[in-house]
Parts: sequence; structure tokens; C-alpha cells
Amino acid sequence: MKIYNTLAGKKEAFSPLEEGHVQLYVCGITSYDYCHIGHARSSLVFDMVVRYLRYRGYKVTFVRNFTDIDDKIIARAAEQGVDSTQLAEQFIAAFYTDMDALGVLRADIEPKATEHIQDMIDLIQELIEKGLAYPSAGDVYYRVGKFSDYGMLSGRKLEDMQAGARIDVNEQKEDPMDFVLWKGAKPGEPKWSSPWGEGRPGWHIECSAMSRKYLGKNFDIHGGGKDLIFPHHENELAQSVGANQCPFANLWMHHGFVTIKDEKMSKSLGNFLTIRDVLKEYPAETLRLFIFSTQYRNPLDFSETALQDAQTGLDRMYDCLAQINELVQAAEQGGDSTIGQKDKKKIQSLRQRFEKAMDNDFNSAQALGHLFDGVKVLNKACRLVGSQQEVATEDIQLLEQAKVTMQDLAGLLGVLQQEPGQYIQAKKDRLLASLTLSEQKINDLIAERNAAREQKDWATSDAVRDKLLAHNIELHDGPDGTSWGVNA
RNA sequence: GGCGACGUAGCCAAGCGGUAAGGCGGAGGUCUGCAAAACCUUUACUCAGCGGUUCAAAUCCGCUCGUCGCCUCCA
Repeated sequence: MKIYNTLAGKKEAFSPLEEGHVQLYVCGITSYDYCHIGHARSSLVFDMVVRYLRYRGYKVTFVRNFTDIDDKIIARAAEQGVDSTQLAEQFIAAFYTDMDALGVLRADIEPKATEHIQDMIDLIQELIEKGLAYPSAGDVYYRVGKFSDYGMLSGRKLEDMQAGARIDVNEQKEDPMDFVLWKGAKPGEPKWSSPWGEGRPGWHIECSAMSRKYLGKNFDIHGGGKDLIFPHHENELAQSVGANQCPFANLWMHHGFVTIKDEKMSKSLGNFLTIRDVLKEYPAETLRLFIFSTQYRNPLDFSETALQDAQTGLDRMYDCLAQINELVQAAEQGGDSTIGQKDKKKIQSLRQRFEKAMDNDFNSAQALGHLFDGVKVLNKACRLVGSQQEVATEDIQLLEQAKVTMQDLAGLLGVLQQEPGQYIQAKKDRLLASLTLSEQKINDLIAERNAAREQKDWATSDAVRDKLLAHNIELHDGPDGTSWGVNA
């Protein structure tokens, strides 16, 4: 497998420190608000990474933290007049609700910052002892100038940053680029006691402390969004390498942003959509298909159209699988194979092609391409096979196996995980729930129309059809009668 | 100002040195009383522009233009 390493600035062959075991740390949310689509991308990307690594035979130890104490949490709690702990807990609960709705696997370890205060204090002490940090008026700062590799992750030099950076007016700092490890508490703020007085940890120190506690000083992969590269991950790296005097994460994975009209979706711009907003309109698998249709490092532009495209594509995949189900059940076995050699090869190589794409830095977009290619070939095969009186056992088995493979592979992206029949039914149910029309009424109308058709009363027949279509119900006239579906 | 990413058909998106995957949309077709749905076929002599390296470039190098991001909290 090859994975892009931000630290190296290129794709590298991946091999974990301990054979067969991957240790992964991902920066989780700061819990002060509902998660938006950007958070969904983050969770979904690493969900895919974990699923695929496990599929590839690795044991994965996955740690994802919660930042449950932070300036923004304190500010929001004050705004709402609630306790900051309570606020953090509330949005952690909301996070789980959203993640469950998206089908995101739980991390193996989900540590909270507030439960690791002592680990952070210990780490800060070590940094002070090594001369890399200094207390100042109740705060503690990291002495950036003492860490010669500062900037190695984000690819910038200290001098360059100072040129354009907003100068921090904080006069407690020796250098404007120094960052805070421990913040002295102001009156009324949440606080913990420490050797430097009462206060709370700075943002970056929690990840250094918790990753060390659960994964050790040196581990395999550290991940997060591109916006975390600087300063968060740069600072983490400075803390960990500074304290441990050994390499930190060997590989850094950073995913791209979700944009709206090509602008970054963010709280400060106010152009964000929450996960729960989107899930009101679209099934989770549709959102997943949309997110995985772009390689994780590239920007992903969110739009109604894009989501609808994903919905159409997902429907097509399910239709294909449903068709295989029907065919397999109805087929009389016997006869010669009718599926062409070329198509057989395409079907049989699906897994291999999918893996090759995913092995190349989790190229889910390409992997999905292969899946859609599979849909096309399988549809073609179904048509051929369906036109036969008797179907070769070989062909039936090939189709059945292909269906299992499709769902197995798509499962690594968390899509196509429902029984096709159920998926199609669920879609009908959703529509029915939003209509005043009952299923009984629809069937009555269909009967009425069919009666008119028998009389060749096309005007009445078409009027009924148009009436139903006005409710987004489309009729399918087939050899076995008329069925109905949802016009998405 | 510093650093970085990106620019591929109407839209989205792979490809990263060997002659353009896939999706949506469009156009034809099968089916149908006509439709719709579904399915099939088709849809970039060309990869922002201009130079260069090479037997060979969308892919490597340089410049220009454009878009976005980071440098401050952010997934």
C-alpha cells in the first residue's frame, strides 16, 4: 500500500512499526456545536481507512479524542449560560448520534482531554525540564526557538511566519511564535490545579499526552483535516518530539476540506450544513457515496446537485443488485453459459481492481469507478441471461458471487449495505410517509387505470398516470402488470 | 508579503512518462397504446495557456493566467 505522508510531501510505501498492527491517532472534534459536513468527511475518511486496513489484514488500534475543554467551549457555555462540562457532554452525545446515523465505526479508544489533565501536566513538566518550555505569570509556553525542527510538518520556516503573522500582544511570551501549553484560569473559568497554579491545558498538549499514553511515543499514523497541519499538528509534533526525544507519528494523513461554492465550509464563515440537516434529506449511504467520489486529499464541493447525482448513482447500484436477486430466483437452471469471456473477466477482476485503487492512497473515487463499471457489466450480463429459457449454473453462480463481492467491497466505503429489496422498499416508504396518499389508494388508482387501458380509454389512463406522477409516483408497465416506484 | 494545492468533456471526477476510468446530464435505440422507468449504445484526436526535457508528456521542468487553502480558532 502507498499512502501520502504530509511529512514527506509524497506517497510512501506503508509498513507499520509492528508487523501486522497499525496504530492510528486521529484528532476528533471540539465539542461545542453540532457536527457539520466537514466533520462528516473527516470521520468518514478515517472510517474508510480503518475498514480498509482491517480488510487488508492489519490489526488496527484506532484512537480518536474529544476536546472537551477549550476556549470556544467556555465561550459558548457562557453565551448560553450553561456549565461548560455540560455543554461539552451534550455535543459529544450529539456527535455519537450523528456518527451512528452515518454508520461510522467507534474508535477503539476515545479519550477526553479533561480525563487526562495529569498526563498533560507530566508532559509539560518534562518540557520545562528540557528547557523547551517556561512558565510565565501563571501560563506555560513552548519555546519554539529551541526546537530546531519547528516547521518541518507544515513546510515553513520560523522567519517566514514571523514576517506575516499577526503579532500576539501577549507580553508573557518570550517570542510571539511561542504557543501556550497551560493557561492560567481567569475568574469563573473551569480550572484544574497544577504546579503553575490553577488553569487548563492548551489545545495542542492533549493530543501529545493522549497519543503517548495509548499508542506510545512513536506510532504509525496521525490524521486530521488539512487545517490542522498548522498550527495544531506542528505544535503537537514539537511537543512530542521535544519531550520524548524520538520520532512521533511516522506518517501524517490530512484530508481536504468540504467547500460550498468553492469556499471552505467553516463555522466562522457561517456557510456550513450540519450532518443532521443533510440526513433529513438524504440517506447516509448517499452522503458516503458523495464523499468517497473524490479522493480524500482533494477539495470536495458540496451542492444539492452533487448529492442528487450520488443518489441517482446509488439507486442504480441497488437496482443492479435487485435485478440479480430476481434473476437468480427465477432462473431455470441448465443450458450453456451466455456471458462473454471479456465480461466474465471484468466481473472476476473486480476485487483486484478495487484493491489496486484503494492501495494507491485510498483512491476511493477510482475504486467506485470500478464498482460502477461492474454495474454496467452485470446489467449487461443480466439482460443476456434473462433472455434465456434455461440458464447455465455457471452464470448463476457468477452473478450471485458478483453480487456478494460488490457488497463486500462497497462495504469498505460503508455503502450498499442493505438488502436491495429493502433499500427500494425503504425509498417507497419515505415517499409514502411524506404523502397523504396511502399505498391502498395508489393500488386502487392503478387498478382504475388498468381497467381504462383494457377499454383502450387512453385519456383516462393517462390522466391517472399524470395524477400519480404529480405525487412523484411513477408507474412501470411491464409484462407482469403495473408496479410503481419513486421518481427521485 | 511568505508557503502550498489545484486547473481534465455541459457538470462531477480518476489517471501522475507509453497514447484519456467512472458518475450525472445529453443524444440515439430496446420496451410501450403512447409514455415513464429500466437497460443497451454513444458522448474529450484532447487534458488552462506558452515554452522546454524525452523516441514518447494530461503526466517531468520553467514561465504566464485563473481558482482555492494555510500563515489566527477550524475537520
